Amino acid sequence: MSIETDIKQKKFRSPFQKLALNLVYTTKWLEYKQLESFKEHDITPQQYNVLRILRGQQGNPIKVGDITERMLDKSSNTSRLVDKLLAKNLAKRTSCESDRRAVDVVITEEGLELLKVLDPFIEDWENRFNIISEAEAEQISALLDKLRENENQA
Amino acid sequence: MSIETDIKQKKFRSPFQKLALNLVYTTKWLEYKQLESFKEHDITPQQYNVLRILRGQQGNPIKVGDITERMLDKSSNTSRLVDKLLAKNLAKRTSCESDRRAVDVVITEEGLELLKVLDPFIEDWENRFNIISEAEAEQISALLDKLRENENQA
DNA sequence: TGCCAATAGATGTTTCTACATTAAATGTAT
DNA sequence: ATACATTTAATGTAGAAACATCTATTGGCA
Repeated sequence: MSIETDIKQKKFRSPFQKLALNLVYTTKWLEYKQLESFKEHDITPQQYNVLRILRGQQGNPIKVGDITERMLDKSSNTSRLVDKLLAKNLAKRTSCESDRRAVDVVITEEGLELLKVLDPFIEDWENRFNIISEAEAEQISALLDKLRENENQA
Repeated sequence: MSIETDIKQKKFRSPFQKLALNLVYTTKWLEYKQLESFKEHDITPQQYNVLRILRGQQGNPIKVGDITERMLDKSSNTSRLVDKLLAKNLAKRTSCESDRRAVDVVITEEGLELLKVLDPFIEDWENRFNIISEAEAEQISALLDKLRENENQA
């Protein structure tokens, strides 16, 4: 359905306003859909994001601050997210020896297993995007990158 | 900056995964930027969304449920959002005579004035999107609409 | 009419977010 | 070496979101 129909707005100030609204609307839609898979496994999108970052480390520990840097939502309180993962035995936390302020985090075997269970659901959602071509997906990605470029403009 | 650099991930499973991550990341970025303008006027993005819907009514009352339908984030608790707007004297609420379960909401003069103050900030953000062409913006919008189409697919 | 399901919105509760503050460890300049 | 700013993470707190439940009203139908 077109964004016009979905939010029942016929006119937009410009194609840019329409795009801004469509970005927010489509992302909420995507997050809501993925949330359904996450809920079944008692995990939040943010916790999932952390788990994926931990897995990406391939066994190497990563500091809390470095996790934050890689997150999609950098305003998250990573410290508390890691707490939640610890409580569920999905991650381990050890204090870093070279810098005792820092904390090293690694994913547990149980965390890896949970990701294995979730992977097909997420991949399924991503694959539904193949209603557009790979080239189109790449093109949108490139344009989104461009949109964020002029962050510090006037 | 490219999404690869921003979230420090070099490889993606597919252009579709990259697009999904980029959508979430770019939308968070946009929301965060707009939040700065909202905060100064003691309003949340959701409250702003409601105010814009009310203004779009051009004086006609709208029911709480119909507001929800038009919102970008339909999982919001519109009842409480309207409470907040009432408390700030930005909206008025009267019970609907034809259906006493329903509630009619209209924007106040003060609400309209707040929107007038906020408009330039939001427009400024939308206009920064003109780093891409209008045609490109329309094209992305169309592709986003397409992505949401296969919602009920296998 | 009387009964029951459906609808509209309000409210309760738990969890999460945003933001500020705190505490400990480190780096740096004198 | 000491003092002070900086960094790193944890914690406190108010408010918001997510989700379920409740209340009032309406609609349908036996």
